[in-house]
This record gives sequence, structure tokens and C-alpha cells, in this order.
Amino acid sequence: MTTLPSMNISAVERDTGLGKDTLRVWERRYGFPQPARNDNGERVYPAEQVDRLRQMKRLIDQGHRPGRLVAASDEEFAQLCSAATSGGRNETAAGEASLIARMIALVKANDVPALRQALNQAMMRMGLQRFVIDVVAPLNDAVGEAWMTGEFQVFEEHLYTEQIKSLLRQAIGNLPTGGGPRVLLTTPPDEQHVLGLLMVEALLGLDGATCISLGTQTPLVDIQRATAAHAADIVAVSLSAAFSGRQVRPLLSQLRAMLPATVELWVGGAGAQPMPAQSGIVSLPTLQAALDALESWRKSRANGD
Amino acid sequence: MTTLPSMNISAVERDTGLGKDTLRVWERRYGFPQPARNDNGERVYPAEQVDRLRQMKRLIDQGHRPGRLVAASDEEFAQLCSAATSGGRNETAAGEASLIARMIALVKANDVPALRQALNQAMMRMGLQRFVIDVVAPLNDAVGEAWMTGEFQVFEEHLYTEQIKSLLRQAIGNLPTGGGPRVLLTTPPDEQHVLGLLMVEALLGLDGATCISLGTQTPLVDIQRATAAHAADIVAVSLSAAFSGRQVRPLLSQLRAMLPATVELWVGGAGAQPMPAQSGIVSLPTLQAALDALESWRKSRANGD
DNA sequence: TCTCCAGAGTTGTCCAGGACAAACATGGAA
DNA sequence: TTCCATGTTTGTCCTGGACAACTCTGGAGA
Repeated sequence: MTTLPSMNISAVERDTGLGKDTLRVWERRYGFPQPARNDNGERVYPAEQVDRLRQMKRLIDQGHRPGRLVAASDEEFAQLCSAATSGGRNETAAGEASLIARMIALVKANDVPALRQALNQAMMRMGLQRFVIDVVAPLNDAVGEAWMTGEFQVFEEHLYTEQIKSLLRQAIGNLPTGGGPRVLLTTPPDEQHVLGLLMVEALLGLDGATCISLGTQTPLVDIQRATAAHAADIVAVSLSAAFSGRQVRPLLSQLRAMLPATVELWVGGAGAQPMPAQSGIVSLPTLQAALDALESWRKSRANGD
Repeated sequence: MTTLPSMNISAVERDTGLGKDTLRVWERRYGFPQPARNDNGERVYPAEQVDRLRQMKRLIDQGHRPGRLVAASDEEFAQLCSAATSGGRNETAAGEASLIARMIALVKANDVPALRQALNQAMMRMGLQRFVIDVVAPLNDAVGEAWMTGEFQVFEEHLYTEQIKSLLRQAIGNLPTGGGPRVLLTTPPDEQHVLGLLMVEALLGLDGATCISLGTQTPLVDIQRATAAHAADIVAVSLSAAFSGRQVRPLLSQLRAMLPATVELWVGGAGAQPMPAQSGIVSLPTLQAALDALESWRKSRANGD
């Protein structure tokens, strides 16, 4: 109980998402992190530095650069953390701001039954579509920010995520069987976040599309195979901000090249950068954009395209 | 469409679960894998070798050793793959063998609606408890084996997993609110498999326990914090066979030391090795054992322990 | 003033080859 | 047979170097 937890380099890699090579090269170049060494000469990272690394990773995902972050003073750093999500993509609808604040408080209080009830109630009142767009999406952002500023523990974020997952799956299960386009939903390898997928599945299913979800981390070859096996009209992949920006472009190009031209490729989530128009890749910066894209697909098909 | 997919060392690490260092050292020691090199001298692994590596990883998780596997001929190797799960932990109840074979066929046929219906029907007929123990568990083994012998594509396994997850979550959501012990459910970092967790949650919830699931990959410190925050009586972690055997013992010891002595620590799944009796760790090799452990916990509490 | 581009700086990932602790197997003694 | 000592196997860590891809900066030209 009294051992302050310190981690070896593998554990830090898992916990922060920063590769072993990156951790070593940062130490060499910037002098941070500066782990102790055990008897065998291996790096041993104190918990404090691991926390800092986690925050740095998050800031880097948002476009900051490591060289600047290590040079920043503690005050500057804290300021960056707070300011991080202020440019949030999901504007909180004015009417729901207090609802979201209340739910955040319930997570903080670890009151699962009350949280579940509040979520359920909101969903009933607003309907699934508005609930997903106006509550779940901004709530995700809020939880992410709370985690960032140290207000939330990891386990609280986990608990929150579980509740949302459970709720959305329940809702999706109760949707009538769809017609419309057949949409294959998944994320590429290395992308573990499933919430975006579930939100899209709920919205599209609600609008009458047939969603086939493969869950997370499907190898590209298998996305290709599944598209053929299920005669999908659309492949939709979700990328979180944690998905390193530099790999996005080549990965999507590769996937696009592997799919038949008649199949649309949609990319959503915080990691979805604007795409060149002729790339054959549809970028969906918001959930609303996914609904629009669905409508536009239907129109183009109706016109015999 | 014509490019045969070949991968760099990072991609292979993701796909196979073998670390970069391991891949390089195997090449040095055993001469396998033997990737080509690109213009920059970097390894480029052909898809064929990656498939082989995936199978080797699985066999190693089951206790085989790399040195033997690379020395084995193709016939010996194929035989090992088939024989792999024959010592399966979840004996298929005689009456349900054909049901399971039928479901495997449905997955193979990519017929999601029929699969869903068959699963639902079986669950209704058998009740949740027997369904989980006699159908879901052996079905998981069967899917794993089918994947191993190359009968299933990765995306088919993904699709199957999604359906089971959805079904179990639905069932769990419909359970009445529990009393009994408060059980915290999760997996440690690096363990991504959630199915075992859901099966246990269904069984324990059905038996009246209160389950608090944190999902997968909770850092040990956060398991500790969540245990306190939710006043859990029992912490249950699930380890799949993919969880490397050598890390299990120290990880569980560390976790055990971090929890109050009054909290029981249960370990289930294929990665759960028998534990020394005085270690304070309860090993649950089967799902039935979890139910027994619950009963035994209740008895010991009733006796004023 | 704005736009564009070349050069300098930054950053993540790869490489080679060495080392070592922990896990495993093997064979002989009790 | 059971048990233990000894040799072998295996995964992971280390150092220090390299380089391609990306970002920033300042100056030339419209």
C-alpha cells in the first residue's frame, strides 16, 4: 500500500501511448523525462513524470510540439491544459449546458445509478438523435477536458465510457432493421476508441440505414474483405484525436485504393482532417455531417447515379 | 487493388502482438521471419510471413516455444494449429454441439440477422445462465479455433464478437439491480479482451451481485482507486490466453498488495494460472467456478467472517 | 501587403548488436 | 518416483546513430 508506483518503459508506453523509442529520444534530446535507473540500468519512471507525459501526449495530439512543451513553465503548461478543449468541436447547445454539468458531477460522485437514470431520462425526453448530438458528443468533450485538467481519474473516465456504451448499444439494439445504404463501421488498427462508432451507428440506424459494425481495430485487408462479403455501400471509419496525425493521410489513401470506386469512404471523429475533394474520401467533422452525407448518398442514388 | 499488402515493423507489431524487439531478435536468431528491405534499409514483411507470425503467437500463448515452431515442418505446424484448442477449457455440453456448429456456419456465411436470431432463441430457451456457460463459452473457443486454422477471416471473428457483446450487454442491462457483494470488473493494461468480463458480469448479476464494470485496460492504480470509491467487496480481473504468461504472476502480486486485505481478488479467463493458496488470489478456471466463489463469499459473510 | 518557396530546424521511427534476468528443460542424486 | 542444480532459451532492455517527413522562418517576387 505504501509503494509509490513507478513504472518501467513498457508500462509507460502502454499508459501514455508514447513509444519506447520516443521516450528514449526525448530523454536524450530534451532531458525530459528523466527516469531513475534500477540495479540493472533500466529506466524507472516516477508516477509524477508519467502523468506529465500523459498530458503532453494529449497536447501534442492537439497540435502542440514537444520541444515547446518541455520548455514551458508549469504555469504555461497548466494554462495549455485548460485551454486545450476550449476550441471544442462539439458546441454545447445552450439549453443543455447545465444538464451536462450535472452529469459530470454525477460521474465525479461515482453515482452510477443516478448517472444511468439521468442519461436515460434525457434520452427519452429528447429522442435518440438530439440526445446523441446535443448531449453525448459534448459530454464526451467535457469528460476529456476534465481528465486533462486532472479533475477526473482514469477509472472515472472508464466508468463513464462504459455507461454510454451500454446505453447506446441498448438503443441501437432496439432500432428497427434498416434498409437504405449498407454501412460498414469500424476503426483502423491502433485506434481503440469505440464511442464515435456507436454514436454514428445510432444516428445512421435511426435514419434507416443498415449498419454492420466490426468493432475497433480491423486490419485494412479485413475491411476490404468485409466490404465485399457484406456488399457494403459505404465504409465509415472513426479516428480519435489520439490517432497520430502523421499516419492518417497515407492510411486513408491506402484504404481508399483497396476499395471499389463505387463504395464511399467516410471518415469521422476528431482525427478526421479535411480531405482534398478529389481524393474520394468524405470527411465528416461533425455528427450532423454524417446525417447530411447519408441524405446526399440517397439523393445521388435516386438520380440513378 | 493489385498491391499485395506488405507491412513495416510497426504494422506487424500491431497485427501480431509481437514487439519490434522480438521480431528483430527472432530474425537474428532463427532466421524467421526474413523480411525484404525497402530503399531505406527498413524491414518490409510480406503478408504470408505475417500470417505465420500470427499463428506462432497464438501457439506460443498456448505454451509452445518459438525455437521449436520455426524448426517445425509445414505439416507439423498445421497439425499443431488444429490440435491447438482440442484441450479446450470449456467442454462443449453434448446436447449443444450441433447448435454451436450451426452458429459457426452462420458466421461463416456472414448472415448476421440469422445469427442474432439463433443466439436470441437459444438464450430464451436455455435461460441466461446455461446460455452463457454452455453456448457462449464453447462458441468462443470454437471461433478461436476456426480463426487459428484459417477457416475464419479476422473480420468474421470481429463480427461474431460484436454480436455476442451486443447480446450480453442487452441481457445485462435487463437484469434487476443487484444487492449481494459489490464486484468491480475490469482487465489490466494490455489485456483488450472484453468477452470474458461480460460473461462474468452476466452470471454474477443474474445471481444478484452488483457489478461495476470499468471495461478493459484499467491501470492498477485506478483499480485501487475505483475499489475504494465504489466500496467494492471483490475485484475480478479477466486475462485471456493472449496475455503473456510471464507477466501474470508479478502483476497480480502487485495488484494484491495494493488492495485492502478485506477485498477479495478473483482472476478468471484462459490466462488465469493456478495460484498458491496463501497468495490471497482466487483463480477461477471456469465460469462455474465464479458462481461457486460467489456462493462461498456469501457463506463466509453470513458466518460473520 | 500578400503569396510562395527554399533552407534550416524539429520529430518520430528505424537500425545494429550487445547484454542480462527470468523462465524453462534436462539429467543426475536422494 | 521426486527434487534440485545446471545449462539453454527467450523476451526485453540498452546505446548511439541515421534519416525521411514534417514544420517553421525569412526573404524574393507579384
